[in-house]
Amino acid sequence: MSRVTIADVARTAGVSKTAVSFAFNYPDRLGQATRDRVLQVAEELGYTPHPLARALSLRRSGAIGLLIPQSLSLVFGNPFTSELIQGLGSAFAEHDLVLLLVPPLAGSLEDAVRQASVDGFISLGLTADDPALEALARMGLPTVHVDSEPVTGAVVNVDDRGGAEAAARHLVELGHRRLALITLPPARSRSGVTAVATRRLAGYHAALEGAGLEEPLMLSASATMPAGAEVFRSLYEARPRPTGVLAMSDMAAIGLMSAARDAGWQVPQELSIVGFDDLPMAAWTAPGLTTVRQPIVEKGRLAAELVIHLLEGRRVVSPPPLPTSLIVRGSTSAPRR
Amino acid sequence: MSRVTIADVARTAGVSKTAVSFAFNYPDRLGQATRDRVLQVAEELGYTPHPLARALSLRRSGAIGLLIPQSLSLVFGNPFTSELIQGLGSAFAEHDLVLLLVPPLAGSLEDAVRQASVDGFISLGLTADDPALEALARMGLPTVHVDSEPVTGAVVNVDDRGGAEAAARHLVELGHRRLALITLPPARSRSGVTAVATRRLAGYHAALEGAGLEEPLMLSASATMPAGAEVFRSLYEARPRPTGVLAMSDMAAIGLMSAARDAGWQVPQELSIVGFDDLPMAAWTAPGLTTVRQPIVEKGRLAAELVIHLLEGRRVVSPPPLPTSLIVRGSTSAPRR
DNA sequence: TTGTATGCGTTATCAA
DNA sequence: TTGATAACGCATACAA
Repeated sequence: MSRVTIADVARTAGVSKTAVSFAFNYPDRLGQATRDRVLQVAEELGYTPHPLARALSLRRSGAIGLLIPQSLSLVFGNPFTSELIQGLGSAFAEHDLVLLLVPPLAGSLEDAVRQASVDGFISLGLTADDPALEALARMGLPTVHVDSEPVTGAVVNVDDRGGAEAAARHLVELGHRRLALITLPPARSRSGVTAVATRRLAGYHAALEGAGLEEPLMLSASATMPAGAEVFRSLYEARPRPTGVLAMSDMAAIGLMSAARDAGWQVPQELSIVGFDDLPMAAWTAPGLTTVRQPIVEKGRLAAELVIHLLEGRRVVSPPPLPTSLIVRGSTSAPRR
Repeated sequence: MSRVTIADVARTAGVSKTAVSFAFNYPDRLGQATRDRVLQVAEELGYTPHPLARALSLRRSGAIGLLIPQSLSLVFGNPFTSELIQGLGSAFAEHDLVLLLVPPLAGSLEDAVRQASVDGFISLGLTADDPALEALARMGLPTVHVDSEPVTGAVVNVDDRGGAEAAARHLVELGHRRLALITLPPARSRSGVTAVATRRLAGYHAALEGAGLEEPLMLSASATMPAGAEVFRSLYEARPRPTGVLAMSDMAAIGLMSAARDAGWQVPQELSIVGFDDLPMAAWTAPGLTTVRQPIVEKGRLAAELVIHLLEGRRVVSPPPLPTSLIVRGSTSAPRR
């Protein structure tokens, strides 16, 4: 155990606790002799300042909490999360900050928020009515919301609507008339549909209505390959069969593509598929996945920079949505007639 | 700010701090009336117990540190990390534990260890001479080492050697005579070659020597696709050209495969490639990647369970290495003659 | 059932 | 240059 405390060192070295503290934090403010003696004793006793006590006294822990709406198992099944963390990490590293992953505690994200010893929070995909927001406000800590609605405070988003619209227009222009949409399910049971899903849906619909298409088949799948594969069944049974699918995540799109090919369907000839995210692996599937690129790493980096600004006491305004763009690969083509 | 403290609530409610504390932590030990009043006042004032102060007093923070040998940007570029976290997360969720990602602070993992307010550590890929081990020992916290050498304490490993040997034997049996090995570079600058790399190398060599093959071409690449692609150049210039490659990571293998195909090489006809890990995406490349499967999620889960056991004061012995197995896919075949 | 007093291990203010 | 001592905010023996 970390039993040896600053008092032990002070007593053994025959100095006050202040002197020991200075020896570690302000070496210059101590005489050469006493400093050396203190450090010597500390070394011998194997003393290490207690991080928690230090944090309480300094009123900062050096950690930022990443609020994760679901279980780690689920969320880290989507490479999106890794990409985001890469962005966060690049900014945090420059400020000696460390990242605390905070998933719901026994199903409650509010409880998790209250437990977390951090200097600030970055939330992910919260809706405006999420009870975690109330808990966050109570904590009174700098907070940045990613993929959320314009709640009070700093929000970082991408142009979900524009990206979705471009994706839908792409299929329309290829000649597809009967489409299916794979939406994202609500991330947290109590809350309704995600802000991100709402915006993308609006984008899809704008393009479809503009082209006078019939109502698309509405499906739902979380951002995992199994969920995407699962959706294939509904697609298989649908009459008339959609010739194109717009998915709100690359993972679901890839899972679906896999299931379709396993069932003997030709992609894209019999089924065109468009994803969302442009994860690195989207370029690696066979065929490559046509998808909407969003700058995930940049989004993470931006969110991290904002929370750091807040930490430094600066005022922060929510930046405009980051741009999205359609990346056309092999998974889309004109429908076979 | 979280300005309102337990004392404020106590004063406003006209009770002692103890009563307030009880109202939150031991509601039963308080009279109905006072409890309600305290909670009422707490609500009105927007009181939330300070997690840090609480942790200091309870002597536990509810967080476990994951010691990451390199930057988050680098480590999360490898899906291996996501898989591991999925395993850790499934165990931690059951114990209301939260995960702190601890990369080196200004290049020093030791400093990062000293700063981390956690109840225990899980380390990743540390060598026996890593200075972080000393810092860890000083902290006196429960610690489990993953992918390490049998240092003192609990260690979780997989059968690296057996897996590597199976991979090499596979190529030998296909008729390859001239091979290249892509090893993992040392994760931390000061330390030598990783324990994992050493064990896998031993496995490769055992199979090659058993077959009387000449010395393989030795290359090195971190577990990223760009690093793997980079390695292709050396391969391209080598004379005689290797017909098969054994990589210590799927990511490097896939990066290499990509570069080779971009250069017009046929995989596997002109170059057979074997990876290591069996990441989900290994099944998604074209052709599929032959690789050594290791149970990453289980490894994470096991490490988490061990550190939880230590936390609970139980004695723990290092489990035997988890099994590995060769998964043959399309990226290997007999060499073209 | 409720309150007093002390401990948790630091840092920091203010004197000396 | 060094040392008492008071925060930091909460939990908890022990007492009432």
